[in-house]
Order: sequence, then C-alpha cells, then structure tokens
Amino acid sequence: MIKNYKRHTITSALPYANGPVHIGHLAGVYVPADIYVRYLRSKGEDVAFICGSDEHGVAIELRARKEGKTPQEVVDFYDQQIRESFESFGISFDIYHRTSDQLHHETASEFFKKLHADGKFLEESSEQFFDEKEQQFLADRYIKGTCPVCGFEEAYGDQCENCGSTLSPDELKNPKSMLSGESPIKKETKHWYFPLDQYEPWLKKWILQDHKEWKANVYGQCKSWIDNGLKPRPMTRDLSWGIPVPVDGGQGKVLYVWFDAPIGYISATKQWAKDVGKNWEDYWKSDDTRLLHFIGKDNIVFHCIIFPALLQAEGSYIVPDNVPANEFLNLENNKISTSRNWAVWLHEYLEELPDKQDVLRYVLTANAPETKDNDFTWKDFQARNNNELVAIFGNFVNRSVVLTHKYFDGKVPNFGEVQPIDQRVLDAMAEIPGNIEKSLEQFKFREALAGMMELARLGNKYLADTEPWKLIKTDQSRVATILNLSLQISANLAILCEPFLPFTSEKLTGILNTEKRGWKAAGSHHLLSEGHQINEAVLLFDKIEDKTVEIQVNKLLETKKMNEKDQEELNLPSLKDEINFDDFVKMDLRVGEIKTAEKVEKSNKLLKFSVDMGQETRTILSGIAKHFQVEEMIGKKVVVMANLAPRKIMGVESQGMLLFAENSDGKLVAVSPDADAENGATIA
RNA sequence: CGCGGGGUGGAGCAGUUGGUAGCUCGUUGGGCUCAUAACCCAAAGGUCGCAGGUUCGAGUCCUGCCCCCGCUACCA
Repeated sequence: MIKNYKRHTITSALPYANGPVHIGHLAGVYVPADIYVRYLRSKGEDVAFICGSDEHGVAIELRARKEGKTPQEVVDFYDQQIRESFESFGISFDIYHRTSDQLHHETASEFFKKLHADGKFLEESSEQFFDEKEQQFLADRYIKGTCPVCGFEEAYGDQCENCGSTLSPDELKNPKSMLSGESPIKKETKHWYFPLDQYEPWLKKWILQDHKEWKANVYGQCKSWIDNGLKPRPMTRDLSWGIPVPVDGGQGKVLYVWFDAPIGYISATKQWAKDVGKNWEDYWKSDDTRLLHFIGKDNIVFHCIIFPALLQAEGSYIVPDNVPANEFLNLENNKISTSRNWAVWLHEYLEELPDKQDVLRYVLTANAPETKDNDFTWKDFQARNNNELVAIFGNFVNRSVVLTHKYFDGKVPNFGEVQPIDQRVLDAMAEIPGNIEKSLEQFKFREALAGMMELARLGNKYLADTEPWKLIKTDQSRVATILNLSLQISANLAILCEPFLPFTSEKLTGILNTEKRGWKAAGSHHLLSEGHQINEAVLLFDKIEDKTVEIQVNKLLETKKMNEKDQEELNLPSLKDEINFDDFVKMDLRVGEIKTAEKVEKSNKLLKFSVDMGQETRTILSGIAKHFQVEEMIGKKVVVMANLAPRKIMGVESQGMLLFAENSDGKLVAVSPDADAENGATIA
C-alpha cells in the first residue's frame, strides 16, 4: 500500500502573518506535523519539513491601513513573533520561509507565467463593484445592501443572513461598500481564471478512486466538491499588496493569495535546498518523493483540489500523497477567535509557563481534534500533566533511576536469568514500537501517544509486581535484573517519546547518560550496557498546582471581559446628528402593553403584536422573531413610538414602533417600563 | 430539504464484514511504600443525539428529525 519512498516533503499550513499563533494552530497542524517529521527523521528518512509565513492578502492590507503602518511592517512583526514561538516549541522546520521574500515572488511569478504561456488560464472581463473613495474593488463580502428575497437591509454581497439566500452582489438593492459606506460603482476589470472543471476527471480518479485511505473528513469534503461540479476560479485580484500579475494587462492586480500561498511551499524548499546544498527539484518533481500537507479543515479544498490541479496543470510536479487535515480545537467551550482574543497565545504561554512546552505538546496531542472538534480546558491540561506525565511517565523513570542509585551506585546492574514476568515485559516492549508506528503511519497521533504511554504504564506495573524494594533484602541478583530491565524501558521511552516530547527525550537521555538513539533501536533491551554509569535523577515533569491553572483561567476571563468591553465601545454606533428640543418633543413615546403576539407568515423575522395603549389598541410589526419567543412577549410592558407614520409591511399596516436596545453582540433587549407604568402614559 | 465532519458512562476517545458496549483519565473501596501523597488491584457508572424501520439479533444497515462545527466576514 505504502510505496517505498526515497524522501518526504512535508508541509504545514503557512500561518497568516497578521497575528500571533495560538494553541489551535499547534494542535491542528504543527504538533502533528512535527511528530510525524521527527518520527521519520528518527528512522533515518530523508525529510524536508517546510513552512513559512503567508504574508499577502486583503486582510493584511486592511490591518496595515487601520494601524497606520505599511503591510510590510505588519508582516515583519508577526513573522518574527510566529517564528520564535514555533522554535521555542521545538517545531523542527527545516526552513521557515516567507511569501514576501524575493525568491517566492519569482517562483510564484514563474509558475503563473508558465501556466499562462501554456494556455491554462481563461481570461475574462467583468463588471465589478468598485469603491471610489477607497480606490478599491470590493470582494462580495465587503458589500452590503437590501436582500431582494426578504427585504433584509443588512444582506451581504454573497449571502443574506436573514433568509439564507445565496446572492451575488448584483442582486442587492442599494449596495453599499463596507469600507467607506459609499455606494460603489461598477467598473470593468479583467481576471485570469483557472478552469478547475477541466480537471474534474483527473481529480475524480486521483482522489475518489486512488486515495480512499484519506481521512473521512478530507475525503468527504473532496467528494462533495467534485460531485457538486467544479467551476473556473479567478487566480488574480484587484489589490495592491501581493505579487503583481506578471503578464500583459496585469497592472494593478496581484495573484490570489490561494494561488501564491501553496507555491510558498515550493519557494521555501528552494531556499532550503540552496542553503544546505541540495536539489530542490528532488523534493517536488520526483516520483519517489512523498508529499504530505498538514493543514486544518478550513484549508481542505485548497490543498486537495485547487493546488493539486494547479500542480497537475503545470505538468512537472508531483501531487500530495495524503492531506491529513484536522478539525478545530475549542478553548474552554468557545471557538478560538483571534478577533475576540479568545485564545492561548504561544508567546504568552512560553512566558507564563516556562519550560512546559512538552506538557502542552502532550495535552494537545492526547486531545487532538483528529475526527471532530475538541475542547481545550486548563483543568484537563492540569489533570493530564499531573496524572499522566508526572504520575506515570515521570514517576516511572524516577523510580528506576533512584533505585539504581540506591542499590547499585548508579551503575546499570547485570541482567540475570529471565523469569516469565520479565519475558512478558520484554515481549510487550518489543511490540510497542511497531504499534506506535502503525498509528503514526495512519496519522492517528492520539493513539500513537497512548502507545508510548503504555510502555511507561507497563514499567510501573512491572515494578509494583516484582517489588524490588522488598527483594533487595533477600535476592540482590534478582533486583539487578529487574532494575536493568526498568532502565532498558526508560531508554526505550527516550526513543519513543522523542517525536512527541523532544525536550523530555533530551532530558531523559541526559539522565541515562547515553547518546540519542534512532527509532530502529527501539524495542531492544540492550540499549544500556551493564556497568554503565547513569546520572542523578532529575524530575522530568513537575506537578502543576491549582493556583497556576487558576491564574490562566482568570486571565482568560479577564481578557475576555476586557475585550468584550473594547468590542462594545468599538461597536457602539457613533452618536447621530444633534437635534434640538423641538425635534425631541415631536416624538410621542408611550407605554404600551403587549396583549397578543404572533408570527407573520412567510417571514422569519417579523412578529405581529397588538399593543394596549390605554385609549386604543394598536397593531405593530417588529422584526425581532430571531430574538424573542412569541410567548415571552405577551404581557410585557414596552415603549412605543406612537406618532410614527403607519407603514405597510408584508401587507399588514404597522401603527408605531417598539423600542429595543441592541447589544454589541447584536442581541436585542426590550426597553421595558416598570409594571406600574400605566398603558398609554407618555414618556418625556 | 445546500454539502461535508461529528454527536458512545463525569471528561477524552475505540468500536473491524450487525452477535452479550471497550480503553485512558476522573470517582469509590482496598493494597503497597522504591517513587513527585506518586504506584498497583478492584468496583460503581452508559435507554450508544431523538423517533421509526429491516433482522432471530443494531452503536454498527435503512428512513425522518434535532444539536455542534466547517465550507461562509482578517480563524489551523
């Protein structure tokens, strides 16, 4: 099934350089990729582990504008920060490159030119919305207007949030630019389209037939895309920040980020090959190279459909053998969000929990979102550290080493006669590396990690069963055998844990006073020779106290609260134009009581109320069905704008308006007078 | 009726071609004392999202529905 590959090119998603990286990035992409790479290297395989910053795209341009910086300044800052975070966590890239680099610009341009020269693109002109004030073409999502289907006024250019209709910007009534708020104009623009539909037969065979072993989430997503019919996709954009379109007519346009970013893998490989004196083409154009992309689930279509099709179109490249995409990690029950600052940032973790990189690597692997979204909690973090790393792994090693010093002056004692219980341990020890390998080859990192821990658990049980601390009084040579074997287990752990816990592996190797061994040595009980002097025990892991974890939880809550506040301030609309007293008294606000409430047919937003206003009862429509249940409204006192001109909505006349407060999260709250306010009472 | 992934004891996960529901952690009880009050043993704990259906028998197959997440706003 698995071909005999000569070398491996392993990429991990390029982080977008407009913010720091957090535990979600680590859990979904970089830790699994690093585990796999370290495992391959440990086996002596030829590996190129590639990554870098993705530094183009509309978001960076907007951010730079907002912060009053140049896009280059923005990406320089985050590139540096991201780079340092990865390095500190032991993510062992062979190269961490950047897409703003000259070499990348050249590589991407060449790639584009080649496809262009070979006639692989379609050129098409169309009218696009253009914001004159900002001098910018507008992506669908940056246009707002009235939905032609339901009349919702805040519909986006691609979809109406209210009725769910899929739209195109042309269908919107009163389109407005979200950048300037102005009405955009139509302007003609030309773009280069990549006709994905032409690659459908090839994709069908390549993925649906030949790669049934891909993870269910990946395979399913691809199948869905292919089955739904592929369409040409524009590979260029009307922006200024990015790689200029390198062909005639491309002035003022740049390559689409999703065209240029994956090529970043190639340019990074080029740079690396140059640095270490290798031939980059071996890693991208040779059939005996295995290409793997580690990504998150949001990137599946780009890495499984678009990029491979581009590579195929170019003609000289290999395509990925597998794309082990993970799902997402949540944090304390909420989606991780950069904009809402709901995250554990790596650079902060490193400062606040120093020397605990392996703990996080462990927790994120044990709880990796391999088949579905998972949740990271600090409580779980603490439990896994204390109950698994400290209690099982660290404790076993410590016991073995301390006993060896106590009874044999820190020299590896002689291995004597093998008893049945020893044999069972030897057998299990010999079997475990193969099991871990099998799991790793299927990208089941949770399972692989559990396999490694099984060996530590086995060690503890072995000591408990043989009780050398009792035997020492009667049978020293038996104790020698037991401790020899315990130390051999520890030496095995040093090898097997290296992909997962590289810092721990190094520490353990130091305690055992040996050289670092490769994966192929694992399973043996001759890793330490008799009489070999080992070093004093140092603790591999420390307990994490409640207080430490509490600080993190509180910090998270604090940050969240603060950000919510900021967000609220940001989101509070600026005050409307000042009005004079005469304008104010024109408004007739009154207390009303809701008598009946019902949904308006064919509208999913409108509720129809009859409101007791003292002298009269009015019919009032309100677009709040998403926020309130019909039942909870009945009997409620509300504030009514009583002299608003009546208006027909969905065929029913609405005689006034109910007042609501809108929170920053968009939730509506009724503005309710106390129950003893009389119906019809005026408000001033 | 968009499409895809997921919904299994308190938490995280396995469950192969349908045949008495398993693992790790936690909990409770016991044992041990070499070890970071760590370790070892045992027990309790599940209407397998809901409702139907096929079958001698369904977590596993079929139908319908519900919930979470992604595709779908600077988020891997």
